[in-house]
Amino acid sequence: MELPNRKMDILKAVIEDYIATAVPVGSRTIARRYMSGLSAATIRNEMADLEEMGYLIQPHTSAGRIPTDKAYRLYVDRLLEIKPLGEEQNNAVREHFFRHMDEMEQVIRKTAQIISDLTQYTSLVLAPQMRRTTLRRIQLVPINREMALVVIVTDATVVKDVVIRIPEGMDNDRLDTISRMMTVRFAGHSIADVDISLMEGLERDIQQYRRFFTDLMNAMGDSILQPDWQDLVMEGAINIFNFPEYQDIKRARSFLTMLETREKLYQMLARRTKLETAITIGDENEDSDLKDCSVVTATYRVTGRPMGSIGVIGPTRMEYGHVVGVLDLIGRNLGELISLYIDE
Amino acid sequence: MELPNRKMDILKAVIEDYIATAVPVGSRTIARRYMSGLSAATIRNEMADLEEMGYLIQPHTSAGRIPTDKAYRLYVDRLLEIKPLGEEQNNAVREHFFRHMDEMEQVIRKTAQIISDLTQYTSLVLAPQMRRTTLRRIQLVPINREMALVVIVTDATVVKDVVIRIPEGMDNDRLDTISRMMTVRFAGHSIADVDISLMEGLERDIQQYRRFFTDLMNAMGDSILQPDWQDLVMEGAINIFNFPEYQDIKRARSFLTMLETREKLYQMLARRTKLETAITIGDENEDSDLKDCSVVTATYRVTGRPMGSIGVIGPTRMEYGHVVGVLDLIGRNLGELISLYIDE
DNA sequence: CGTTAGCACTCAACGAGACAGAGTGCTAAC
DNA sequence: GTTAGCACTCTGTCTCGTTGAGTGCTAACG
Repeated sequence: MELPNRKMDILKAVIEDYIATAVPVGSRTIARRYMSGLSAATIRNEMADLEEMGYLIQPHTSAGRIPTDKAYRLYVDRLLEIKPLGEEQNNAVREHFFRHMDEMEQVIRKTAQIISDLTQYTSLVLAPQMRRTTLRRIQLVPINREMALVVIVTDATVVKDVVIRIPEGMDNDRLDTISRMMTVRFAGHSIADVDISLMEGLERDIQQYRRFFTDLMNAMGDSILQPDWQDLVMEGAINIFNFPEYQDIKRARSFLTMLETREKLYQMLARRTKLETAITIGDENEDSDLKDCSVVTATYRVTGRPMGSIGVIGPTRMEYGHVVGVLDLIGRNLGELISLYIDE
Repeated sequence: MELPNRKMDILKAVIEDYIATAVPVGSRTIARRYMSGLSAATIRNEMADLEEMGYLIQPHTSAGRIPTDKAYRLYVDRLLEIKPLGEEQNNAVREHFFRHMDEMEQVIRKTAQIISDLTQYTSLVLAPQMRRTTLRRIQLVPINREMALVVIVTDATVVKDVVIRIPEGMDNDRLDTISRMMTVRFAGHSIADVDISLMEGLERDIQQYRRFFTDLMNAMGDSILQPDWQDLVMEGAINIFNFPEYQDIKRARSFLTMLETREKLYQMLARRTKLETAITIGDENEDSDLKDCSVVTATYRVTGRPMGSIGVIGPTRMEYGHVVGVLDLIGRNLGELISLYIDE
């Protein structure tokens, strides 16, 4: 199953030429531009072999060849050279990152923008996953006589707030007391552990406000644990118009429609949060809508733990080396920035 | 400048047929489908007049006619019949609205979805404008030793939070005291009034933490008063592909690109918040990117005061009557829902 | 035996020309 | 004032030939 060197070189040349031009590449082009030692006829023979082996196909007779998903897979596994970014781009990224970034939401959005700027593909950024954080503090802030805001502070400073109805006659001091009490009880626990059982031993209060506390637990659990696809940010969707293979209105449309079902994208990214970098090419994607796209994702880590994913989505003809380089750089910066929010 | 009745009828027929079909409409069509008493030739003469008057144009000789922006303007001003929604749709809307809507952000997003579902155009929803609300409470919630979260509660329950750096050695009790103090000082004021001058008379504290307080004011001012285009939610952008006039890839692209510059859209909606309903057609739009689109917006009111806008954006060939009906219904429901968050 | 030159063949892309269909403007008659 | 008739114009579509890129095959070469 090992490919001879020369075939490998030719395949690489075809792939890279096709990535650069989106035009089926013929034997002449390869002979002239990449393998000057050989004639077109020789390349032709090799290409016929590669076609038989499933690495290349012809869109029609008498056209050049284009790589198959299988070829991209081989390319990514064996031939890929990760392209680190230049010094000045590196600095530009850091500049962007450590200026004007106070709110987490803004950080996420800006990150997505930078990725799509640098790669020219559609970027995806998954905000830090709450279920991986631990609680630090809970504060009930009264809004009016009937409602309060539950502010949840975690060790990643990712704050969520939920509105909750409060029982009649509960005053501000009481809310404060409850806040303090809950903070003591919950601090250090994972958010996934939040449960009424943690309230054991506070029988007096629970008796009186049992209903309120269960509401509270549910609200916290719901709003934070639920697959929350608002945590997914996307930028540069319309970059797709830059690619000749999406000049066809039907393809462009189906691509953009696919992007609109954010639940699926969210789940894809969430599932990949453990993987360092993951590349899926065309048919390898579980979702059939993605079958002529490639997805590249990377994890970012906060104080060592994987907290979320970043990624791009684009045509299978993707500049994998460059994308992996960008995601690597951005992932490290993002992790670092979020870590700044944390002290421990 | 008054149009004779028959011309008016013909113009109306042309507009409505064109809105329905997107195909230039000829004299035969009108004679057959709308004005059975007259022959095509007569209609032709009238249409020639209407063309001369600037209400119709021919895309080319020997094509039918299409309405100009001026015609749509006349139509909207004089001929428009607002189409109220049917009973069951009305109920469906209320159903949607008063189920599963706890968080403001969710309300806004869902509203946008409903509008784009009902109209099949791209919807825009502007969240309640902070600068129109008054402050109710301010609470500083410590996050870690260096930072705190400023939670701002307004009378529209629209809560914003900002992260701020706190001076060394400031403990939780102190933050609580400051929160209480600021609440007393600021409650009832418009958020636009927040200023260090409101802190007069607290010289002791200010002396000690002057820097902190100015930071705090700035942070609040910045994050809330700034044209915050995150308050703008959009749904159904890809609906544009449903319209034959956007089958052309270049037009579709430029439309979607225009939607991506959210600042402009934000400002357009913000500017219209005072107007009950506003319709701008084609060239009437200030932004040249919108020159072959129409924008319809409506205000929603919370306890009587206009708080934000909702709207749709689509081709000038828009079903104005239907859109106005939908926006009216949704606007009232949205206002009502938000009012529920308020007690006074 | 691998490599190369030559050649016939295939197919998409492009442009020209023909044609049908829709719609108009004009004129003359009702 | 309205209508029928007719010549005219323009678009969209279809067909057909041409061009050019690229292939596969065969035979010759080192």
